[in-house]
Amino acid sequence: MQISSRFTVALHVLACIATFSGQKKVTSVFLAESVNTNAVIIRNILLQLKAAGLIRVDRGTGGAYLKQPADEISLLDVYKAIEPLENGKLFRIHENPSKDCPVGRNIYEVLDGRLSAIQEVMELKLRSMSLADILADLNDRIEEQKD
Amino acid sequence: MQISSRFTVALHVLACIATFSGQKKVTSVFLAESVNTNAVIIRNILLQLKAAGLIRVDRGTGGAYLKQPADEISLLDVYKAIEPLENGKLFRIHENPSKDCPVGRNIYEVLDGRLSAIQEVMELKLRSMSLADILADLNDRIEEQKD
DNA sequence: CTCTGTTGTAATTTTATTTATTACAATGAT
DNA sequence: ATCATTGTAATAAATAAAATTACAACAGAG
Repeated sequence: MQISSRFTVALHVLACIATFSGQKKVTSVFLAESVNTNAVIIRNILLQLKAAGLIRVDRGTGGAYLKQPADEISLLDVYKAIEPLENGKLFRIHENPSKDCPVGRNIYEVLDGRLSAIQEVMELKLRSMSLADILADLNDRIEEQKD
Repeated sequence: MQISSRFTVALHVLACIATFSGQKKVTSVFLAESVNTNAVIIRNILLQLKAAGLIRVDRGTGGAYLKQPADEISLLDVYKAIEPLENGKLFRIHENPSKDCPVGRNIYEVLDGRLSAIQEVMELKLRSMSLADILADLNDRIEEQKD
C-alpha cells in the first residue's frame, strides 16, 4: 500500500511557492495547473500547510508564501502536516485478536515497539532533508535546461 | 495513510505457525480465529507467504509450516511478500505534472531519489528484525503469564 | 461601493483499495 | 468414499483518495 500522493503534492506546492515567490502570485489555480489536479485539492493542502505554520495564505487578494526559511522546513514537517495518521502510527495492527490465544493476546504489545522503531528511522530520515535541499536540486536542473 | 493491516496479520500468522508447530495443526480456520478475521483473508496471506518461500502449506491434509528458521526470516522478507507496491515504491508521486512549469517538469526526478532513500532506511530497519526476535518477546510474555 | 479574483468550505461523485463474505472445486490422508 | 482443508473466484461492504461543483467570505482595485 503506497503512501498517498498528497505528501508529494505538498512538496511540489512548497517548491512552487519558494521558486516563484516575488515573480508571480502563487494561487491555488496556478498550483493546480503545475501539479495537474483540481484547485480544491490544492486549497485543502494549503490549509494543512498553513495550519502547521509552514505557509501564509492571503485571503481575498490571493497568494501563498513561505513562513519559514526553506532550510528550516524539513520533509518531516511537511509529512506530519499532511498525513493524518491515526494515533500517529504508520503501521496498522488488526483489532481484537483472540484473547484465548497466547499469540493473539500478546501480539499487539510485541509488535508495537518494533513498528514504532521502524517508523522512527523513517521519520529521522525525513527530518534530515529540507525543502532547501529540494530547491537546490531543482535549481540545478532548471539552470541546465536554460541552454 | 496507514500501511494496511495485512503486514501485521502476516506477522501474527507466522508467530502462530512458529509457536504451535508440533503442538497442533495450524489451519487457516485456527489462524482466522486467533487473528479475528475471515479464513479466506488468512488463506490469501498464506498464499503470499508461500509464494515468497517462507512457509509450506499442506493441501488436503491442511496445516502451515515454516520453511526457514525463524532467525532467517526478516520483517523485510515478510513485508515484501505481503505488500504489493507498484514499482516497489513506497511513496506515490502525482502523475502528469505540467511540462510548462519548471517545477512540474523536474519535480519527479528531484523527489524520486530522496523518497527512495527514505524507503531504504525503513527497509534496512525491517531487515534488521527477524521473526525470531518477535518469538523471543512473545515467549517472554507468555512465560510471565503462566503464573 | 461595487467589481473582481481569490480563498475557505461544504457537499457530492468517482475511483480505488481494503476487508469481509459466500461458494465450491481440488486435494489428500484415513 | 468421506472429510477436513486449501485454492480460488466472485462479490459485497467499508473505507479512503481524488476530483468536481457550488458558493459564501474576503480584500484590494477601480
